[in-house]
Amino acid sequence: MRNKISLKDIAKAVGVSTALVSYVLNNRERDARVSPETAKKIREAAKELNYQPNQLAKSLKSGKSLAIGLILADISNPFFGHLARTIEDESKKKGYTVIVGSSDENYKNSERLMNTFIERQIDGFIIAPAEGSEAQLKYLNELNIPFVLIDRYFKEIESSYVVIDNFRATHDATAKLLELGHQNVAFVCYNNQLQHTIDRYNGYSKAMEEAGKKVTSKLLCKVKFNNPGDFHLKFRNLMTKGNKIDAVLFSTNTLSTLGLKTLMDLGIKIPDEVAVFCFDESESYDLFYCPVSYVSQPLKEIGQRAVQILVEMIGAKSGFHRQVILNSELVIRESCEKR
Amino acid sequence: MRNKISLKDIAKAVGVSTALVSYVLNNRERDARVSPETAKKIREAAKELNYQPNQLAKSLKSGKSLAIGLILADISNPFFGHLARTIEDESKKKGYTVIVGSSDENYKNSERLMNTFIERQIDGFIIAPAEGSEAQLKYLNELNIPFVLIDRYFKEIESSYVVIDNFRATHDATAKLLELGHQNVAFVCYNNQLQHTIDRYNGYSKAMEEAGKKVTSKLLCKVKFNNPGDFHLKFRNLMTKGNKIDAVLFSTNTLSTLGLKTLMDLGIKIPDEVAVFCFDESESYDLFYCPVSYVSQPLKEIGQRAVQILVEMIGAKSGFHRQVILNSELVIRESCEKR
DNA sequence: CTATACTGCTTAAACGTTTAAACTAAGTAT
DNA sequence: ATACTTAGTTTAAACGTTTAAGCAGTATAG
Repeated sequence: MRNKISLKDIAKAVGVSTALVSYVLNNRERDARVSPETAKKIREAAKELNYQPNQLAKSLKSGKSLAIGLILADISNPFFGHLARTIEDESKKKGYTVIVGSSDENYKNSERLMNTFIERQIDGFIIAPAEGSEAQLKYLNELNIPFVLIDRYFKEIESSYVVIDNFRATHDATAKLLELGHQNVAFVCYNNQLQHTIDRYNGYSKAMEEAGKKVTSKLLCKVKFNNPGDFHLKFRNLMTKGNKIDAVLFSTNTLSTLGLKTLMDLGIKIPDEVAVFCFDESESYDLFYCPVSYVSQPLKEIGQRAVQILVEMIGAKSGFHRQVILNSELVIRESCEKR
Repeated sequence: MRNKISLKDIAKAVGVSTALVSYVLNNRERDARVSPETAKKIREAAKELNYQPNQLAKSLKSGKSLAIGLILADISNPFFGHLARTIEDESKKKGYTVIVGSSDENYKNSERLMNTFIERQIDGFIIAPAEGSEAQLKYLNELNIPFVLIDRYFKEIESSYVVIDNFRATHDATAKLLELGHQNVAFVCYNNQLQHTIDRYNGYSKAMEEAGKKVTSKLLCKVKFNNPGDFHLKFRNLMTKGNKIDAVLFSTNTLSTLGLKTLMDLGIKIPDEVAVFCFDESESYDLFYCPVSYVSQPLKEIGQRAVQILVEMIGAKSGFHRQVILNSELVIRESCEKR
């Protein structure tokens, strides 16, 4: 059986009240005018007995848990893994512990996670929301639980968020492909209604328009989420049905990896037969035969800003929201060259 | 400000004591012989007020937090990301919440994490331990805090663990390479003292011995952890100094990816010039020009078994340990062919 | 030598739960 | 009429903390 040592045990060992022990171990001995000898004895006993404070009891008393709930869309996706790490690092600096959960892009899961975390009295959330989470977020707002969205946000939900300028990201990537002389630039995205999906599509579409190009269905590939079968079917169709596509822009990291793999399987040479622009960095690209161009998100900054904002919100008397839109960067390499 | 509803608020609203509310909301109304009407009123008020129980207070009372601390060696490594996901899933089934932390292969970090988690009264740990964590694990044993090691274990520490048969994994992979006719099979590993590193080396070495081959320094590449510079230096040396190496076995997933990339950069053709056997599955392999052979670990089973054992240990009156050694599988593809 | 201040400590209530025990009012058995 | 049972509820203590308030005893000031 676990041998939990409480203030009471120390108090008994030293022969004082628990109050004194508490003051000393919180370094508030001056407030309580504890004599140096007593303080010393208390500290020694605490060390001797391997005392570890019960954070639960502290939180219960203070109403603050010093914990942040992080709800990722998918913990097994390295994009979110890296994000989680920056968030943990920054939280640690601010004295917060992070409790991580993964919704696996399912809003039911995320609802369950939220409730679990609320029951555990987390002080606030950082959330990469799944599609359909709007109601839950409104609920958080009703309960006045501070949260910061990352990677994705909802136009109709009042909230803090830290995202990149998705419109600009795909706009610039598309413009780059066009500038390099590619004629038929295709766009591959998910067919969901998440704002970042829409923004990314709009960026592509605007850049095409600016270049005087029409976006036809022959250039678009909208695939179902979490459904490689659907992807393969539609993307193969796109690439093999004589659409004369000479460049492809993938709008997420999962689509990028799937796409590169399919192109390789189809024996389509990059960049000789088709140019490719990907979204997000990935270690996988290192093993691809051709150096891959991609939109690079400032992961570290996203994590840091999200934590900073959340901590501010937690500390604030009255509610406020802060929206941060960061810039991404185009990493241009061989895969988008015109041959 | 957050508007937390407690049993007291419900009690006041309905006009009963908190005790009744507690009984009803825990579905123990029969024990307390609560009248159906009162029960109904209480439930309605609870719903009305958006009551969410305070798990902290419950835990304080019960001494059980129903939380598991998961300490990963590196959360941004997809291998651990996938493992985390299976552990979360299985824990959820058992009614436990998982608190994740990443030690980043640094035992100082893992010590800090452990203390944070202990303070939060987690009921037990699942740990992929960093090198040098022995003292901490002994400490956990002293405190009688149950824990299960995964992926790695220490011979000199009494503990539960779930690992694969690392000796057999590299032994069989090496034997396969030799069986295919490769003559000079090189082995790439980290130069740490973790048991799985040693086991994997021994497996390789034994298979070589069985084939009547000597393991010379010309076949070995032991590199520093978290140090790509050291890797590149030593691995390039190995491959380019006329050592006649015709097959390489990488002993971890990070080494595998680094290795494939380096071979590609060096323009060494796989499998024509050198055969390759990797460790662990990786999405990166999908983008490699040649289908990669690898040792496949049963991630899902590792996670499930670890949780099952931990939950048993938590529930047990007296301490016990359970060791599980699972088998891995060889996935044989083109990269290890003899040309 | 009385009032006041300081030193070093203890007391007790509170945070949100749980739960054994006690209590009241009514019903039933003898 | 008395004792016992049962139903429906409350009381109060406890979990491990924090912290305002209180209480001796000694020291200092006027």
